[in-house]
Amino acid sequence: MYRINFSDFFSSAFSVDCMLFGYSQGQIKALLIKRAMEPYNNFWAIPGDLVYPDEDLDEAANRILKDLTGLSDVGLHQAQSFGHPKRHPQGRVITVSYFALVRIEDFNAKASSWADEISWVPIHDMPVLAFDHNLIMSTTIELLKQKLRVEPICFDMLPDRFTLSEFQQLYEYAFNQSLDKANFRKKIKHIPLLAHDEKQKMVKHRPATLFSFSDTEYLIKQGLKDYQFKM
Amino acid sequence: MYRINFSDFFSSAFSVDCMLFGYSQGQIKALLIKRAMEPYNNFWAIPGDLVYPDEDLDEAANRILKDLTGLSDVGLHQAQSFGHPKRHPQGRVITVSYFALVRIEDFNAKASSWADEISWVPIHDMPVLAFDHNLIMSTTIELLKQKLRVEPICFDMLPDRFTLSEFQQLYEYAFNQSLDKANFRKKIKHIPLLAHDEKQKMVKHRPATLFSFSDTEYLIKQGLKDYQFKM
DNA sequence: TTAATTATTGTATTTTCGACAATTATTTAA
DNA sequence: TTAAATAATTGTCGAAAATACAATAATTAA
Repeated sequence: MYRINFSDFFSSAFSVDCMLFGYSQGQIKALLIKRAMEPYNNFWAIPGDLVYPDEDLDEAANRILKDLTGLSDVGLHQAQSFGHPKRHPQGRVITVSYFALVRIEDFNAKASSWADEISWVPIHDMPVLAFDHNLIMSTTIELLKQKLRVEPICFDMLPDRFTLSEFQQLYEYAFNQSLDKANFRKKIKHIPLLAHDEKQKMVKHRPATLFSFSDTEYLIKQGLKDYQFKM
Repeated sequence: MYRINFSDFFSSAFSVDCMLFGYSQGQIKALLIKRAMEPYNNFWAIPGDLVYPDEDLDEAANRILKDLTGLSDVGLHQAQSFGHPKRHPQGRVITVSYFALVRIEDFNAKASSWADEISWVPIHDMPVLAFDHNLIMSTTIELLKQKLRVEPICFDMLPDRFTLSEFQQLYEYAFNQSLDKANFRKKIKHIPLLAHDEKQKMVKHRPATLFSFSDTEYLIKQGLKDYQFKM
């Protein structure tokens, strides 16, 4: 066991990578930025930044999210940390990955100071990314899928009002398997959804009823002994 | 948005906290060490150490585990990272928590260089701990419980050969609810357990059959479309 | 008016869950 | 030797959930 000076330890940096996931056109997509500087110039990457010396991790993640999208008060989920000594060419940087779920239609992400270009990429069609971002991405996607099974977070990606088919297709895409319509509807009976009078429009077939997720009713259910969201 | 020098970021340290969980006398317990130095002298704490400059996070966690217990090749699970700027009195230290499951009877943890004293403490009876370790502990216990529901990791805590009642009691303790014996046995029918001819000994009642978990059969099942361990 | 398309509901069978009862194997005390 | 105590193990039955598949309803487009 070797001895090093205590102060030698204080020579690393932390970053936060902040993945955004959304749902459009039947696909779950992640927001990527195209890097406009070395290293990995022109590679697609996960948005992220170094953590300021007096900032908590969650705070940093929120700041990045705000800069990137203008959004605040979005539920952030911490995923995992990655610390391979060589993962960043410019020094020891450990990164903590977070993800948040957003409605893609609801805002215009600004490339701004971040990058030339941004893009929503289907999670099942990831290109080669900068740094170790493919590892971070795939690990985080797995975690997202786990959470989709036990927490009602999919509603953060769906429009405020959605049809049951949209809801179903989100799960079909996430888990890459088709589901029986009738059985899906039975399975979700326990989820507190509000049916609206308003119907789907502009479709060339029977219009579907629009639903929203009821946070308040969900909170009540959660209080009940052994209620557990399950998909 | 303020500007700071790039090199100013490289002034933090990171540590790994490595929780050990085990099962004995019907309780899930965590290994704690009693600190023998300031800060928090004489407080109970989670074993942990700073990560060396050229070490990966998992490597550091394994090193700590090895130093502490002599064990290697133990499955380590990364839990969460904690980074409040003031969480460590001596500087900015971000910590990544890991946990591993062990058979308490199988080894003698050595206090050694670490601390005067170590102790296995039931997870439902945590004392006040050093630093923000109560937060880390409770967060990690929640994660452990989540994993107990969807991965067959409990067998890393149980003896190599165990009775179905021991198995059941582990879950009863973890989730703090009693379960019906007959129904528990139906629920676990899908788990690949091997029954041994050997029976429980030294008990003053009908001796129970001893079982072990079959890793190989489990791996095969995992390959099958939509098999999912579920408790 | 009809075809096309998707939404929505229904039915019947099988599987699992939950509460509880019955039977079995072993030790200890009488 | 036998009965009591104790926990292991198995069985039953109705309720609830999952699965496969069929039938009906509401729109638009031709």
